[in-house]
Formats: sequence, structure tokens, C-alpha cells
Amino acid sequence: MPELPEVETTRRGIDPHAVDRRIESVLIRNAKLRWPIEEALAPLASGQRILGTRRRAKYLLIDLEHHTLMVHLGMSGSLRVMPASTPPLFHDHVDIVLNDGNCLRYNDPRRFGSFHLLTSDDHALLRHLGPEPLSSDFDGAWLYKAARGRKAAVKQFLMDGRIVVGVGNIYANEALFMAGIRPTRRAGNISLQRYQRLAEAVKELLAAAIEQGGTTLRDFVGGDGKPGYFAQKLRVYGRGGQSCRACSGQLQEIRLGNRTSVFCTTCQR
DNA sequence: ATGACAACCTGTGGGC
DNA sequence: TGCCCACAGGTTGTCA
Repeated sequence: MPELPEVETTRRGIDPHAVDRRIESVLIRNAKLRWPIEEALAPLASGQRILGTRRRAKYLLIDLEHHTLMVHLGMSGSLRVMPASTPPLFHDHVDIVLNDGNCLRYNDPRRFGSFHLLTSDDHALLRHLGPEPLSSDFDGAWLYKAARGRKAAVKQFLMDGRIVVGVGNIYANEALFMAGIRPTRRAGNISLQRYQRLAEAVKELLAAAIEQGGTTLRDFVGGDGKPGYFAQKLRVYGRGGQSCRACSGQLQEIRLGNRTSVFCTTCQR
């Protein structure tokens, strides 16, 4: 479910319902996520007021008076606002109960997500992250520089969080199509000019996807429960074997680093 | 340092 | 209809 636009959509969905509320309690039904939720999290977070929300990479950061609650949605997680009295469904692992009768409810079938309570932004999981794709720190020159000497396929390079954060499988496929670059090409073998096109493509795609409320593939809904509408704009992801929207050739589907990659053999070189 | 790959876990869809 | 396998939006840790 969640790539960067989905996480940002979630953040925007919950923000107005969370800020200025006080956390009454944190109800943990199942602590076994990507990492076990630490026992102290619930008692420490309880009683604190929510000051604001931020996002770093695909981490959702909920700033409290004395801590920051860091949530990752993993592969299948969602965080939604609802009345705390709503009967929990299967895989509703955590409720952040607020003092206005609502809660932020975390559902995650695959349990690849995580909850951490930080005392500062200097956390091991955040320390080595690359630039935000929508910031000015990220551009073609940065990609070109980081790619010197790299033999890995450009798609895997682009999905490496130390290079740039927030570009998952969907948007990596789409950005490479938009930039006319074949996913298998070695990262160190691509010109500055082409990296400039790639960086622009990443920015355009992510901004557009956020605008559309994220990409709903199966059942993604933002914090406000609304689905995303970006899926209908996808040009290659999930379209292996179908015809290229630009040249009508047949899109090729391969496995690269254990992830499905789709590209046009004519438009992407 | 880099890159290849297994691992975490559940659900779903396709093929037989 | 039912079973089994492959694969699914992510990321870390290990090993060569």
C-alpha cells in the first residue's frame, strides 16, 4: 500500500483530527510488528498533547510534548481516524486513543510496520536516509554524483533509501518510464542530462500522486478513509504484456532484485 | 563499500 | 471446489 504519497495522504488525513488533542491511552492489541513495540511506549505517550505531524521518508512523525511518535505503515498498514468505540476488526493492532472520543487506529495485516517513541530526531532508522525527493536537495546532479562507480541497476539504485527516500516500486517504474531509462541500466552508466530528467520525473510523479490522494491498488484509504485516485494514471506498473501508451509496443515485465519491473523496450533505453 | 539475497507475515489470485 | 505456489505497496540484516 504505502509509498511516500500514501504516507503523506495519511498524514494530511489525520493531522486536523490529531493536533491539539491529548493522548488518553495507547491500546496495543498486538505488539509484534516489524520490531516489537516497546513496553514503555504506551505509558510514556499517554497524557501527552499532540503538537503536530510531520513526515520523513515513509515515516509518519507525530510530535508530542516530550517525544515524537514514529510510525511506519510497512507494506500493508493504514492509520485512520475513527470513534474509539468502533469495534476493532482483524489486524487492528494499535489504537491511539484521543481525549475527544476519537482514536487513530492502526491496521496492518502483514505487520511489516513499526511504532517507535523518539526523544529526538536522531534515531538509527532515520540517520542514514537520503534527501527528500520533493526537496531542493534532490536533483539530477545529486543522482549523477551518487551514481559514480555504481554497477547496480538504476531501478535498485533509485529505490535505495540512502540515495533518495520515498521512491518505492510503483513510482520507480513510473519515473524510469517517464525519463525513458531502462530499469536494468547500470546506475553509473547514465548521463547527467538523463538523471536530470529522472529527478524531474520523480518530483512530478510524487507531487501528482499526493495531489490525487495516493495510489489505491487494493484497498488503500487515507487517514480520512478516502481512496486514492492515482492508480488510473499509471503508465507501466501492473501493465506487463499490455501496450505502451506512448508507442503501442508490448510492455516487458521482468524481476529485478526480487521486485517486478515493467518497461517499454522501445521508449526506454 | 557494494551488491545479492533472505527474512519478517498474511492475504489473494492464478493455474491445475 | 480446493490446493499449492507465486507474488504483493518496504526495509533491514547478513554474507560474499
